[in-house]
Amino acid sequence: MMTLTQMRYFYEVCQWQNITKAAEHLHVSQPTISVAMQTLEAETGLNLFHREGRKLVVTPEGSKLLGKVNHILPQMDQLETEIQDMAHNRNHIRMALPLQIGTRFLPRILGEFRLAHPQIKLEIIETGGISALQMVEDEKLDIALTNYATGFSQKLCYQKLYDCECCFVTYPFHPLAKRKSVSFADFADEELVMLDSHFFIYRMVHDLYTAHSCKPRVIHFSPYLHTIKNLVESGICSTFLARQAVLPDENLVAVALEEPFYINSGIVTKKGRQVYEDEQQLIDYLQQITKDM
Amino acid sequence: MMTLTQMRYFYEVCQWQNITKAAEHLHVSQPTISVAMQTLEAETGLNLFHREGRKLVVTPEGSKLLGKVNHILPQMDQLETEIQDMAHNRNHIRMALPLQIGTRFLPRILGEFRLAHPQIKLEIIETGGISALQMVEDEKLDIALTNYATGFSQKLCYQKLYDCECCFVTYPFHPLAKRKSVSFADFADEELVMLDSHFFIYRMVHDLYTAHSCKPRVIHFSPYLHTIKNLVESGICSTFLARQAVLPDENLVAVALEEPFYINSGIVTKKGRQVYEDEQQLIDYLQQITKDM
DNA sequence: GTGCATTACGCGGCGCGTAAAGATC
DNA sequence: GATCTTTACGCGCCGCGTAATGCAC
Repeated sequence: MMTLTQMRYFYEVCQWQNITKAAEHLHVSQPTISVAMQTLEAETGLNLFHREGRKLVVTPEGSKLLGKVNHILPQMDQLETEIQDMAHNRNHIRMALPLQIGTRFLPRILGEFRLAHPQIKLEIIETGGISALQMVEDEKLDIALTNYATGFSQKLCYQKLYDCECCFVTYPFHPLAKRKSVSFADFADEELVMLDSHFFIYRMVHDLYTAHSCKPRVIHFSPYLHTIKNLVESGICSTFLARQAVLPDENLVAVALEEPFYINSGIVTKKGRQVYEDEQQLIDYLQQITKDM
Repeated sequence: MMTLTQMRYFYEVCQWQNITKAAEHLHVSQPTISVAMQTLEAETGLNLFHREGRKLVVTPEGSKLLGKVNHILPQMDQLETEIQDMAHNRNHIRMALPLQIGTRFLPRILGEFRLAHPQIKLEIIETGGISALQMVEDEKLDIALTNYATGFSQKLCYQKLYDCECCFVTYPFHPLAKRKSVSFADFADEELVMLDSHFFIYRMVHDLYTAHSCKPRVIHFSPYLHTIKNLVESGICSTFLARQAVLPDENLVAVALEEPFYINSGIVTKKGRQVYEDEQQLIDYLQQITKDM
């Protein structure tokens, strides 16, 4: 079987009618070409060259072969560049954004980043962390910027961006609203509305209560952050959220926990998958803007 | 650089959407394909496959690449077969025939052999052994069927066919014509006409006389066998020729030498050159017909 | 458990470079 | 002797197979 290397070598030797020149041009040693051409002749069973003194002349059948090679090599080169292009310009990225702090990222990503990289088509899915991870694993998504528990799946790659402090969030006239911080005993019996089990925050809260051998009094689960906030603002109950999820202009109070807990937030990709250049740019951007947070 | 093997593997895997099947079809082990595809993905920087459970699905960019591969692979296959054809059907053979016994071979080659292999175009050059060898070395000829001295050139391949007995050849009414054999003393002083120094016979005769510390009395050198025979038939002088060179219907007498010497006759090709199938057929034919001689 | 894919590991071959020899002008 | 090619030889890498492990149904 004639290899591509043989073809390239053969091509150059034919061009120069000189092995030394060909070797220099190919950045390999002269004997390499010499033996390669001998091997090629042996393998094809053709007399490709005619040695006259120390001059190499291509035989008729040599140039016939050269013709074919001249046809195939450019196609191979084109293939290479097309592969490069495909790998470098995969300008459609499907990304999950965390519901809680998505509101902070979303304007910057859709504004600043999109302006800087107009060729990149961003498809953003807002969903709970658990399902986001599942979608990345199923390759329904390219990237998830989300909360995660390390080791959720062996098939994922976790790249931490920041820690999310989890707070007790309530309405301004709640007894605990004025407190600087609250202990577990303070809020243990509070009625709660919680993001449902597709979200990491519920897992953490659940685990926290379990550690204290009791259960949270959740009166409602919702997959909608807006619903959660609405219920809390209405003074019906409280909740737990990441500090960043509570915006300044909202009628909510985020109170620190005396035993604080954190959710890892970061970029999750599927292990083994190629990270395309455009994806990498997005990741770099996210890393940069989270530095300031 | 994407190799041809990678392309073939990739193609098969895409066809079957299954590594095991592809491996069987390619007659390699399963892990071979598995790692090859991983390497391919890493090298191209593309996600070619999407693993769903134990099923392999080609991604959109995978099938894009497959498209290119589907275009190149058939060309490569065609190239291979064309190389095969070129090597097997090089139906133009340039061959030198020995002047002295060419007359015996020529009718059979141009008759019998040409009939049996009508596709082979034979170009036959009649010339002296020395120049024939030189022409083979210079690749002006493909084959020389000729007399030779082994080791004439390092660049030639010698394949012995038979020995040529050299005889003292004279006219019927010459004093030595009736002898069964002649010694060196018998013919040492004879006047001779000789094939010139392009022919091996002269070399041998020259060496014979030198061994006896004398010189042959050559009154004329000629490159034409016809001239030699003509002069001898005219009763002007004698010569030395291979026994086969003297035909029965000629008015010549070939007398054996008491100290006989022989010239190797055989097939000479250039070392390192490919021997094409058609050439091999001719060689086989020559070997066969010389067995009977 | 069965079928498929992946990982681990050792072997062999091949392409390469260096160095030396050979050939041609 | 200068230039170019070929031969000799040793090394490192890569593709391969076997065997073991991992996963999914």
